[in-house]
Amino acid sequence: MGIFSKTCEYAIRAVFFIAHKTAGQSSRVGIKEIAGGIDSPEPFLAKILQDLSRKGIVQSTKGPNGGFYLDAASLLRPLSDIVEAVDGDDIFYGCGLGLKQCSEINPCPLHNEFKEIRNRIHHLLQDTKIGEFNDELITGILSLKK
Amino acid sequence: MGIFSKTCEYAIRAVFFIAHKTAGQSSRVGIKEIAGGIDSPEPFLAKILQDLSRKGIVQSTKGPNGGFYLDAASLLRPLSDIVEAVDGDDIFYGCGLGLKQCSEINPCPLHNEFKEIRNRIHHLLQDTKIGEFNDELITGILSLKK
DNA sequence: ATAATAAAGGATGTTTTTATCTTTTATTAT
DNA sequence: ATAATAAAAGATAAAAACATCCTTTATTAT
Ligand code: FES
Ligand code: FES
Repeated sequence: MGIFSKTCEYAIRAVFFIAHKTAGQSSRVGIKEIAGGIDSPEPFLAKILQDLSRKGIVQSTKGPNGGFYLDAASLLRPLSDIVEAVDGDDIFYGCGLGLKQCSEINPCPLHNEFKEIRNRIHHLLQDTKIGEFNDELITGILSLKK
Repeated sequence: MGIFSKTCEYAIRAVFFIAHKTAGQSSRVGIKEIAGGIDSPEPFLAKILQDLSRKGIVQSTKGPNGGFYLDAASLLRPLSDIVEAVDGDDIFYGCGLGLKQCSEINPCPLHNEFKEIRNRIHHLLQDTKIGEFNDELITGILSLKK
C-alpha cells in the first residue's frame, strides 16, 4: 500500500491519461484505450470512471465515438479533487498514527512532523492541476504505465 | 486509510506504549494493558505483537509477571524498523501513483515532488527512536489513544 | 427506424485486511 | 510437582478493497 489506495492511483493516472488524450480537440477516449494506457484492469477502471463521472470530475458520452473526456473547467481542477472523491480527506487532516482526531492540544508523538508532511501533500495536490502535464505526457517524457 | 495500514498504526502506538511503560525498570507490560492504553482490539494487537516479537523488535516473556518489554538496544531502534516490518518499504521507495518502479528516467507526473515527500517521511522515521518520547508520554503531554 | 457502439448500472466473485477465538507452551510461585 | 499466569500458535470469521461479468440505456451512423 502506498500513500493512496489502488483505486485512487488508477483514478489519478486515468484522469491524466484522458486529459492529455483529449485536451484541445473535442475528442473522446474509450475505456479500453485508457486501461491499456495506464496498465489497469479494464472492468475495475470502468467502475472507477463511472464514479468520477457521476461526481462530475470527468465527462463522458455513450455511443459511437463516445468515451471519456475533460471539459475546460475540469482540466483546471486540482488533483486533490480526485483524491478527496476517491480516498476521502483523511490523508489531508487525519492523524498519522490513527488517533481518532488529530489534535494540537493532545497530540500523538509524531504530530508536529506529520502535520508538515501532510500539509506538503495537501499543497502538492491542490497546486497540481489535472491538465498540467499534458505536454510532457504527449511527448512521452512522463509515464503513466509500467 | 492514512499513510500507514491500521496494523502499522497499532504497532507503532503499542511499541511507544511498551517503551514508556517499561523503560529503565526491568518491568513487563501485558497485552491487556497495552491494548487499553492505545485503544486497540486486544486479540488483534496480540497477533501484531507476536509478529514483532518474532522479528526481534519487541521482547517478551511468558508466565506470571511476564509480558512485553524493550531492551536497551530496542529502545534505540528507529521507527522505520517497525514500519518496514509491518508495511514493507513501499512507502520509502515506491511510486506515489503506483507505477511498478519509481524511476528517474521514465517517471510519473508527480515523481519530483513525491520523491521529496517520501524522503521526508523516510528521514522522519529513521531519525525518530522508539524510546524518544518516553518522558512526554509519562507526563501525559503526548497521547497514544482516542 | 434499425443496428452498432460505448458507457451506466447492477449483481457477483475474489483477495486482503482487520479481527476473534481456542489450544498449546513457557514461566513463575506455591 | 502443581497450579496459575501470560504469551505463542493456529484456526476461523467479518469487513473492506479489489475485480469481473451481464444487462440496460443513450448516442450515432446507416
Ligand atoms: S495527533 Fe497524530 S498527527 Fe496530529
Ligand atoms: S515514478 Fe512515480 S514517484 Fe517516482
